[in-house]
Amino acid sequence: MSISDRKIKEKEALRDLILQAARRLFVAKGIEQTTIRNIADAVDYSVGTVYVYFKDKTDILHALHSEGFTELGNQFKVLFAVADPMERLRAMGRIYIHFALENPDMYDLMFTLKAPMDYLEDEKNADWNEGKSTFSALKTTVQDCINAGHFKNHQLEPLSFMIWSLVHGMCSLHNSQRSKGVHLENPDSIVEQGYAAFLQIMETL
Amino acid sequence: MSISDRKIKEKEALRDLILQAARRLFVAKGIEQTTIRNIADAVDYSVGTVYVYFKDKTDILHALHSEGFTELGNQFKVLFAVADPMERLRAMGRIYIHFALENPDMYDLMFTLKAPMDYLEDEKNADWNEGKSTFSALKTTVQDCINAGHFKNHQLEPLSFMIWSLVHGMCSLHNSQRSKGVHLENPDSIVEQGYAAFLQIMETL
DNA sequence: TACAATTATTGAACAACGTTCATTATCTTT
DNA sequence: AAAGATAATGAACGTTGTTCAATAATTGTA
Repeated sequence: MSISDRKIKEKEALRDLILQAARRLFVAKGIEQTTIRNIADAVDYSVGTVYVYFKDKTDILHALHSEGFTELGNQFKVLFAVADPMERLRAMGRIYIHFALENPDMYDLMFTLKAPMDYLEDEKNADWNEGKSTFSALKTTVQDCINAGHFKNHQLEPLSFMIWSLVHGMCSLHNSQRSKGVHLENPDSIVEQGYAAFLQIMETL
Repeated sequence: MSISDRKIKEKEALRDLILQAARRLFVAKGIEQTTIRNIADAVDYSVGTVYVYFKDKTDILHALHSEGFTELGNQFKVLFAVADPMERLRAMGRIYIHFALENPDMYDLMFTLKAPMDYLEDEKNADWNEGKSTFSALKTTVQDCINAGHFKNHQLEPLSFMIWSLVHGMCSLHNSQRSKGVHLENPDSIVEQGYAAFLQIMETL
């Protein structure tokens, strides 16, 4: 079966080639400004070929969205080395923020844009497993903090959602240019300062 | 000058007619699915007429974005009657969340979508005054809380941004369908529960 | 009132978009 | 070498935002 195996590899390779070209274009000129024809040109294939490997544009968007979660998950792996649960929680936020600010288009795909969710609704895969398992990772860490005596009188689920929302909210406002009006005395970015304010509060809980 | 006055009124009336038709369509079938032709049809004018009153689609989007801020500002007016600054801050959050969840398209326009910001960049008006003054209202309330002895050892600007981010983050995740994976024991919406968790923390500061 | 000047409205036309699919080219098997 | 299967193509379709010469309606002037 080595021939048909090779064919499968080649198909996957071309699919990935298209995907990475799409990603480069998204980063370079924005998701809305990137067309299927652009992507096809970038890989020197025709428009039709793109549609052989992806059913439509939301398919591409969803595939990149998933890739983003894989990368974020990889960055989270260093957290296994952090023994203290509170420090692990703090570091998790730092990694999340860093990822969001360094990869604003990916972040948009993962947590804001409708397209990847539309793709899920069409398929009967249904569930947003990427998001769920990322949220689970947060919850596990928060639970570890609770077990270590922190966050007394707080419930795991609402508290975890609150923390996620806080960090997401800062990144979202920043990436959508909504934090420009926030005035700074400090040269640090407003997101860093906001996160510092949050950490200061967390100390006391 | 009563004739030219009337003409001006009529022009403004038609502009507003177009705007409200656009808004109805946005709410009914989504912003992306609404075309200029749809809007023109809804008001029984031609496509060309829409372009007499608005330079392009981002102009319409920006105008509705501003309208949203006016409405949110109106809802905030009841806060003047709340004497206790902490209770005023809590109520402000409740109103913000209620507005975001009841008007998800407007909220998107105001705090997420790129189009209204693109419009600002093209014009030399430049500044996002709507957002700035809304953030100022928050800061004023937070400052009142500080003056009343709360939030010791916190800086006004980062703390206010943190609070805004938290509330925005919850609304954003909810409206973009990202909070579906969050499991609930409580029948209240996850946004309500997350906000409750935040209020519980704020009590202690 | 009649006619010119100004202002408002129109919709066909354009370029670019996502998407489809009959046709063509390329490989695989016999 | 021919037949069969798979992959790649790009012209064509329907829609989109946008423009602008042509037309209609209104206002000002005599």
